[in-house]
Amino acid sequence: MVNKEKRTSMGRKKIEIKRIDHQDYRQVTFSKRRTGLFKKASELCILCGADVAAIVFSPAGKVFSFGHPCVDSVIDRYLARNSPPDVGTYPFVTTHRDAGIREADQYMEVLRQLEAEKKRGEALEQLRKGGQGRFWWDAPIDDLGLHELEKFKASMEELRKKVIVKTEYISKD
Amino acid sequence: MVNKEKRTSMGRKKIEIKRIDHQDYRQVTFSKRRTGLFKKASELCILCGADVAAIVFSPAGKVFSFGHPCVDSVIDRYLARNSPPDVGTYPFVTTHRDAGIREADQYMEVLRQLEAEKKRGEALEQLRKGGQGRFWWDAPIDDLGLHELEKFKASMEELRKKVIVKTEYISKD
DNA sequence: CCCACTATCTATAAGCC
DNA sequence: TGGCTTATAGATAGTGG
Repeated sequence: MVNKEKRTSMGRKKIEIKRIDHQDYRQVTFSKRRTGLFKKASELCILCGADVAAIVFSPAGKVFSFGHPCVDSVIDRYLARNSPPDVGTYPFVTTHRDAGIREADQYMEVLRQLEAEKKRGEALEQLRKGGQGRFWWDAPIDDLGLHELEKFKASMEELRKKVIVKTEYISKD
Repeated sequence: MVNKEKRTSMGRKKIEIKRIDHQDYRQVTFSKRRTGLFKKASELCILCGADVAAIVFSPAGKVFSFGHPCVDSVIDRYLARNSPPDVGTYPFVTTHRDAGIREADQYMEVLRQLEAEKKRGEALEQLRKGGQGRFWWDAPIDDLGLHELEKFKASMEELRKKVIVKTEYISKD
C-alpha cells in the first residue's frame, strides 16, 4: 500500500484448454497442475472417505502417483471387476505418446519439500527467538533461503561499519 | 438477476479438510469434487500431453474412472514398471519399485504435513513482519562488550565465507 | 530447479429447485 | 442425483529472483 513501486505480475490470465506449445511453459504447468491434482485427490479421500488412485505419466515418461490407501490396492479393486460399471468415464481423443521409463519419485519430491519447509520454519523460529543458547551471530545461515541471505548481506554491511566504529571506540580509551 | 430480494446463498464458506460427518453433505461433496478431479485430470492431459488414469471408489463402493488414452493402458504402463526387468526394457530401469509403492501410499500423509508446515512458516513470517521482531542480524551490537565483539568479528568472518559459498551454490545450478 | 507474489480465473459450499 | 445461483475460497498463469 505504501510501496506502489513495481506492478510486476499481471496476474493470472485465462488460458485455452489446448496443448501448450512452448516446452518450458508446458513443463512448469505440468508440475503445478500435477501437484494440484494430487492435492484434490487427497482432499476427496479425506473429506468423503473415498479410495483414490491417480497415476500420471509426464510427456517425458516419468511416473507420478497418488493412492489411498495405496495405488495397488485401488488398482486391484478396479481390475477385479470384469465389467467396469463406470459411471463417469470421460470420452477422449487419443494422442500418441511414447513411453520412456525412468525412475520417478513423487513421494521423495514432496518429502524434500517438507524438509525444506521444516527447516525454513525452524530458521524463522530461530530468528524470532534471537538464537537461544548460542550467540545470535553464530546462528545458522544454512537454513536460510536466498531471499533471506540477500537481506543478510545488506545488513552485514551495516553491521560491519558499526563493529569497526565500536571496536575502535572501545580500544581507544 | 430479476429478483434481487432473495439473498438465498451466503456463498461459499471455508471448510476444514477433514471427514464430512453428515452423510448427505458428504455425498454431495463427493459428486462435485469427483467431477472436478476428473476435469483437472483431463486438462492436465490436454495442456501438457500427459497420460493420466484416475480411479475413484465412493465410500459406497461404486467406481468412477478417468483415463487417457484409457485407464487400462495407463495401469499397464504403471504395473509394468513394478515388475522385474524383462526383455525389451530400457537399460536404466530400476528393479526396486516396491519402495515406490509404499511411498505413494504415504504421499497423502506427507502432503498433509507439508501443508501444516507451510502454515506454521506463514505464521512465523507474519510474526516477523507484523511484530517489532527483526532478523537476528539486525540485532543491536551496542550492548556488546569488547570480548563479545572479538568473538563477533571471528564469527563474522566465518559467516562471510559461508554466505559467499551459499549464495554461489544457490545461484549455480 | 525451487520459491515467492499477485491478479485473476475457476472450483465449489450452501441453498433452493 | 443433477442443475442453477451466489459469494467466496482456492488454484494458478505470468513474472522475477
